[in-house]
Amino acid sequence: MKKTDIETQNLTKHCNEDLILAVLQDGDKHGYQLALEIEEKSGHYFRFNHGTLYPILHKLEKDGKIKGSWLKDDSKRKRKQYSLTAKGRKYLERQVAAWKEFFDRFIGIMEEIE
Amino acid sequence: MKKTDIETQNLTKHCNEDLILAVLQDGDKHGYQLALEIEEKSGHYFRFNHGTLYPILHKLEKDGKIKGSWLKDDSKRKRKQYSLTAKGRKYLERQVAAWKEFFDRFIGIMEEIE
DNA sequence: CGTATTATATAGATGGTCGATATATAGAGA
DNA sequence: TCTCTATATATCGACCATCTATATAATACG
Repeated sequence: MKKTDIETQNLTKHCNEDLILAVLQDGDKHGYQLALEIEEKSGHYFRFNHGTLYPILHKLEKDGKIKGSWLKDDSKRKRKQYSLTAKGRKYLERQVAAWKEFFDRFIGIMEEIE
Repeated sequence: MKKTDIETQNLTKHCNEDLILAVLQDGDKHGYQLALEIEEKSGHYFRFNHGTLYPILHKLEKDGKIKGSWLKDDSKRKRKQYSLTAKGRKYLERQVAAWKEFFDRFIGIMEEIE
């Protein structure tokens, strides 16, 4: 169970982290925007409450998977813009493969194929 | 996020519960056997430690999704055999569909399709 | 006869999520 | 102008699920 970053443990955590990284693929975004976009893109299926969102962002930044910088547009309200790092991008690639393997094995058992 | 029993929250919990229910589809089993079978069927991908396994079994029984009965074979050591109830079977069917929806939406965002 | 395996069970520690709360700015409407 | 809502970030305490460790006991094997 240590083959990938996805474990039967902490699925939710990895799911949340990976969704955030994925949405950062097509451009830098700030936290609030990330949450809205994930909700919209998934047809309101996935939803972040901000009590969960911000600690995850801080963790991802600490891990070096994203990089945040405060915007000082004067005109705008304070925002922290996040961008995917090279490390985060590579990690995300591996995760997509890992999630697919997870689901193949999971559905394999759920549907009694074999 | 309340549409199905699968939520972005508690994914692991649902995953664990559903794997157990799934393996009970093809016959009654006891706890220890269930864990071994899930591990084997998944090529050692999924693994239960018994500190997690037994509380889940008790919960599923309390929920009425499985039914346990102690075997008193005399010859055998004490075992609690579990069988899937009608309620559990219906629940499992719904969950397979729910997991597929979950994964479709999830991979949709992960791969930036749309 | 002792050790490993089978088998079930619980307790304490850990850690992640949820809901509530705090703070502050921008824009809409009265 | 004043208030309410939406935007935007952040933290804290309560809750709950999992993990590790521990307890118990019977059977199989050497």
